[in-house]
Amino acid sequence: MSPRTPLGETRERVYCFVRERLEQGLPPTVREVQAALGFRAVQTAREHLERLVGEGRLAKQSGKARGYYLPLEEMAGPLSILIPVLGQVQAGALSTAIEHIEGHIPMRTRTAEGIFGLRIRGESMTGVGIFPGDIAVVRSQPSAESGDIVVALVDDEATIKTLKIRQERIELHPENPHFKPIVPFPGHCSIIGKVIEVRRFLEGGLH
Amino acid sequence: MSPRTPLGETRERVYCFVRERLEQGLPPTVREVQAALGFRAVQTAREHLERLVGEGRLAKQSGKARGYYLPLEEMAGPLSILIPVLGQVQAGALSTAIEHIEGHIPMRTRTAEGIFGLRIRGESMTGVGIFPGDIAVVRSQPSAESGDIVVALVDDEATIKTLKIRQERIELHPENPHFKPIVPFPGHCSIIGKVIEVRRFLEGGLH
DNA sequence: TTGCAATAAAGACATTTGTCTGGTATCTTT
DNA sequence: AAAGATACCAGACAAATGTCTTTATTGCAA
Repeated sequence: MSPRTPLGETRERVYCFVRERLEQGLPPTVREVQAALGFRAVQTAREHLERLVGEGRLAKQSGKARGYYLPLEEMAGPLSILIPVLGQVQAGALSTAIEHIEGHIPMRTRTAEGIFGLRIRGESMTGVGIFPGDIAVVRSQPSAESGDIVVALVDDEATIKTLKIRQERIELHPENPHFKPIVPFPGHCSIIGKVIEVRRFLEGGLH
Repeated sequence: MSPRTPLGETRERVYCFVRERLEQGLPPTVREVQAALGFRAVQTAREHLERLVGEGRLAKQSGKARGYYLPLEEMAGPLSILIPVLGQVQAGALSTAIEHIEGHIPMRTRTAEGIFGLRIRGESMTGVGIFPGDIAVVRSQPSAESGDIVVALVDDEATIKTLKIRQERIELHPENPHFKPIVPFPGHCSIIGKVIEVRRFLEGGLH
């Protein structure tokens, strides 16, 4: 048997090792702790880990693989998640556009359900500060209010315009005097969603 | 048997789920993917994961529990973290402005070191699509190149302008014909940082 | 001394989890 | 129609991993 190390010195090393691994993204297994600290028994590593849990310095998900984590970070929870950014969107429903994912951007939301990014093409909305290359963050919804900036599918082509609801029809207004409003026939236009945010990357790309 | 989902739609959801879990620090097990996506067979989840590995979108540590991770150098650490958004910034260094944090927004970066958001006031940059209420994402740096959009401190007042470097002096140009360029005396102006991204929330606030 | 707590070890067991084999249904291609 | 590809399911096996039991050594305190 190895001589006992005085104080909580070994436990401190165990704690530091777990912390490092957690910061790297992959929590260690008990046996990885054992190997890293040079124990000849799994149980030795386990005892240190359990004691750290008892002291409140670590937390654990009992029984699960790699179940040790930092208790403080639990409070944070899922703060933001990645939503996909679609590039080319045209011809057909959006469901087919999922193949053309450019990348992902983080959003401050609990669920990515129905939220996606859309790369802007064309200059029809420069009047409200939406430029080519910008990314519009869109929440899927089948209708919107007059004045909302929406993504609409007109004759199998996705476009971003300001929605105006008149009697008996809707209009899609560009925000650029060089472009003309679109007055689609009923049935030839469907609202995909509403633009809730615009992002512009002045340096680098999505990442 | 459940009806088959067309296209790579399901696989895309698998990918997003794994990414989310990786950001939270604990990679999912195959069975957790199965449960999250609602598969009735483990193998279904596994096939999607293995295909994502084959496509190079994921990587794996074969045989190990929770062995899926993101390829490239992205794998280590969180993918996006929250950066503070400062509201009123004037009179004095930015270090004192930390007390006026409006909120936090997620950024696709490894370290929040020196990155912060700044609420835009005034219309001096509307020409390049930066409007009042927008949030400029700023990376702190003491200098910048001509043409960069920078945050500068002129006479104890923070302002966002386009930087022009002439011989022997610098100029801060607004992007709005109604405003005049600022030609500060040397020493009365310091570059705080560079604007690397602009965000506009069309609905709700920061959250 | 005796007793007790802490550290460590060895082996075994139980659960979790990755992996495999085979099968069904739908769609596309030949 | 036949063949292939894709998506999915069912069940089982094996490796990885968490957990338990028992034992040994050392230091400290009553």
